[in-house]
Amino acid sequence: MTLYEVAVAAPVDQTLTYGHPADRKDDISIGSCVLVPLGRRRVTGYVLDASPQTTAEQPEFTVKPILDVFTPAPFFPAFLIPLYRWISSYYHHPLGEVIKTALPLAPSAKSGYRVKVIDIETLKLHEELPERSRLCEFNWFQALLQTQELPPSQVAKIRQDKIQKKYLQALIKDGSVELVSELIASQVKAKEETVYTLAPTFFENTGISPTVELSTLQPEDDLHLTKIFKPSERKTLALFLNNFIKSGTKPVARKVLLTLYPNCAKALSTLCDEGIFSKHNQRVYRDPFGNTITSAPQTLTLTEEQQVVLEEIKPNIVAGEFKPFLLFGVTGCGKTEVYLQAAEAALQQGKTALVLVPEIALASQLEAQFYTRFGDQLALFHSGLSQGERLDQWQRVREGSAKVVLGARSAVFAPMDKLGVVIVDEEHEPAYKQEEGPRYHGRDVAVMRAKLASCPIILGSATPSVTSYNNTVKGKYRLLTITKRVQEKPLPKVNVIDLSTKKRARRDLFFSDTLIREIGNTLDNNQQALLFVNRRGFSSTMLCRDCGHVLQCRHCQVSLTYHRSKGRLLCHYCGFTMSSQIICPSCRSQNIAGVGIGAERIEEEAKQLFPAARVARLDSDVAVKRKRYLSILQSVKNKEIDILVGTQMIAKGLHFPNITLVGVIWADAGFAIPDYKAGERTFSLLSQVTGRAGRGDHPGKVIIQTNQPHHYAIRFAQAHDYRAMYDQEIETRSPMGFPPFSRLINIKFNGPDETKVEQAARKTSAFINDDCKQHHIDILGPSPSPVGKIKDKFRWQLLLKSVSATALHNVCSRILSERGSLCPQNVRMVVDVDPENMM
DNA sequence: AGCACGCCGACT
DNA sequence: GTCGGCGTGCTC
Repeated sequence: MTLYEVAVAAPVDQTLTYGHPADRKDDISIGSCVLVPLGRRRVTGYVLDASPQTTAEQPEFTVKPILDVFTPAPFFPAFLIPLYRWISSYYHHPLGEVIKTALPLAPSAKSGYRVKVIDIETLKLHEELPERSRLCEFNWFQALLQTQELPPSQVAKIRQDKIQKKYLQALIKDGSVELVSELIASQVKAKEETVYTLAPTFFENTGISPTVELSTLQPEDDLHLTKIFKPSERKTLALFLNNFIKSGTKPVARKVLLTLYPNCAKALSTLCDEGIFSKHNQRVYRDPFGNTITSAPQTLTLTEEQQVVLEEIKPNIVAGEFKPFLLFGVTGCGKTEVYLQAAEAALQQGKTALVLVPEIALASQLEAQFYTRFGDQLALFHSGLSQGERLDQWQRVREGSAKVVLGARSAVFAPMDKLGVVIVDEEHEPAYKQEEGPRYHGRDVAVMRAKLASCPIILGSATPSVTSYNNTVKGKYRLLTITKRVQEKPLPKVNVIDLSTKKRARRDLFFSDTLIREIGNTLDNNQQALLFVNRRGFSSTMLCRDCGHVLQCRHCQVSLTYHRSKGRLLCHYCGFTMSSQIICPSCRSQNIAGVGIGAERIEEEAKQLFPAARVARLDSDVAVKRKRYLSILQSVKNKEIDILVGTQMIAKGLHFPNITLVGVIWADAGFAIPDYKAGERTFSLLSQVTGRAGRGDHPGKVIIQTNQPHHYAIRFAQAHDYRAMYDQEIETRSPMGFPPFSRLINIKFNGPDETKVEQAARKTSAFINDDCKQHHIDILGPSPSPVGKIKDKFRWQLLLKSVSATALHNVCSRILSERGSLCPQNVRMVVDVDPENMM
């Protein structure tokens, strides 16, 4: 018999061994998703290995058989299994859960339970028993008497209610009913559109050559068709040809034809039957603004620097050798073209390419550029896809019909074989770090994937992370630099305004006189301005003017933000809201005022200052829907907006030539975060925002307002001097021994009981204390997390720091193996390897 | 994560 | 003496 190594989708640390199902002949292939028994439950399992059972050695546990196979063919490719295993061990997360997050959906199924009556006589007796008379009050019990069984959905409901669950258990205990587990598979259908194109027989029948004459074909042409068609069919054919020719002979969607001519369904099917059309299913791509992309692929001529960079990388693509490159190039230097051509080089070798971008950048032009270049060979993964669409993309990649994958973090798990090159754009972005479940870093996983697949990886950024840049200094990565912008456009001039000394005509506003003047000039020139604010809402804190009390969320240790558009106070951590008409909970005063900047307020002030200007705001409040987000971008593009106010969301990847002024309202927001990366983050954010100005023919101008004009992050952002910022960071981090001079693992504890959380943190700290001393690991803490409570859960943390990654991982494994005794059940322990965010 | 086993307090 | 609270540990 065959034994299978299976990772189960449950927090189980080891993989488990299962046997072959009795009623099945053929082997189950590696990469299959299966249903396995786990204790009393049934869970999804992932088949990682198969081996014949050795008669010599019998395992000491009872091997249970696999119950069912969800996927007829292997679902995930076997070559990704080493990557899954690496993530599981490096990030200290159960393998089964890693695989679950790596797959496009859970192709599964929890087990559901059906109730079946075994002994109807005892069940009937229950009605008469006085202590169980309440049973009869439940509808499900009546139904049980009638139908002798209950569906899984109903059982799930019953089990949610404590009292009803008790009664159900009693029935099971005395043997009158039985729980039967049942598979509830999630129904996922790939979403496709029906399209029509000209059938091969059409060309035979008409004598028209598909290559030569089609482009000159007119819809009203006499097509020399052998059969005389009805008017409706002629009309349908003409409509089709119209669209077909207009789109450059791309298949026409049924939906489009039906909209133009609602009654054409019959005619369409006739035309198919007559061999004029052929019908098939296809995904129809649109650009970020919802327009169908028609432009033809074009390869730009490269600048000399771009050329040099590509020549460095190409040999590794051809030879199939792992090599990490850090592509350091200023904004607007044409990194995208390098990516496109690197991917093309991979395709020429019969290989594939994987391109990762931060989620938000996907809505930008990048998506359109890749589609224009690679067309149907491109697969796209972003959070806007439905489960079905995601599965659809996954299968296209799996089959090999999509050879270039463009996507956010989780696209690093795309199942492409023969990987030729991996590209991580904006590699410094903290968004690459997954902050729940397996807390992997998309960039680092990408590096490991390239290593396992033996191909080069390009990490691109205008402001590389200090860690990555340091890797080039250490010789771990190869540094490639592009210093010149395309067409040698100058970088925008950056003007830093000291808010604490500069006089302001309007003390009540956040706009300095310079900023007001510059916005005025910009508007006069018919150009657009972008104002960047770090926070959502109207004002970031609500302060009692009488006693100084700051209003906090009831469930989190954070101050509430006032959102004027909603007329409410909002917690940005848990979503709690309350009326803004309140009295101070501490002194009952009514004199409560909002202080601190928010995007809403800046929008308000901009409207006040420039009543004639068209002002819009773009932040996550406005952009809850991708559609709305895109429509605002579209209006900026169409010059229907003069001033765009926004948060982080507008800092990345927007390419609008008519924006000539960028204003940073208050650059200091990031400094308040107690994190060794605060300076680095502020620098890259300012650099990115700065890069939005002057992308067209007119030179750009940037105004940064700050209270700390001498802070290095601001000074070096002003000077566009990445290297100086890097040197400064190295100088400050070296004596402190922070990364890149060490590695960090953050052990986090959370739970509803504050003292228990604290105790668990202290106990864990004591448990590893000697070990850490011996292996040169610093323990920082235990201490309450910077945000001490979120969603009614108190939070403590223990930060481990060491030069030796191995030592850190060993200690971590020791902690996790003792998790049970260190943490009571209502305290959760979370391990965060290479934490990106300490909050 | 579930789910069971097991060991202590408050009730019939 | 039982019922049920939740602390501890296992799942092939």
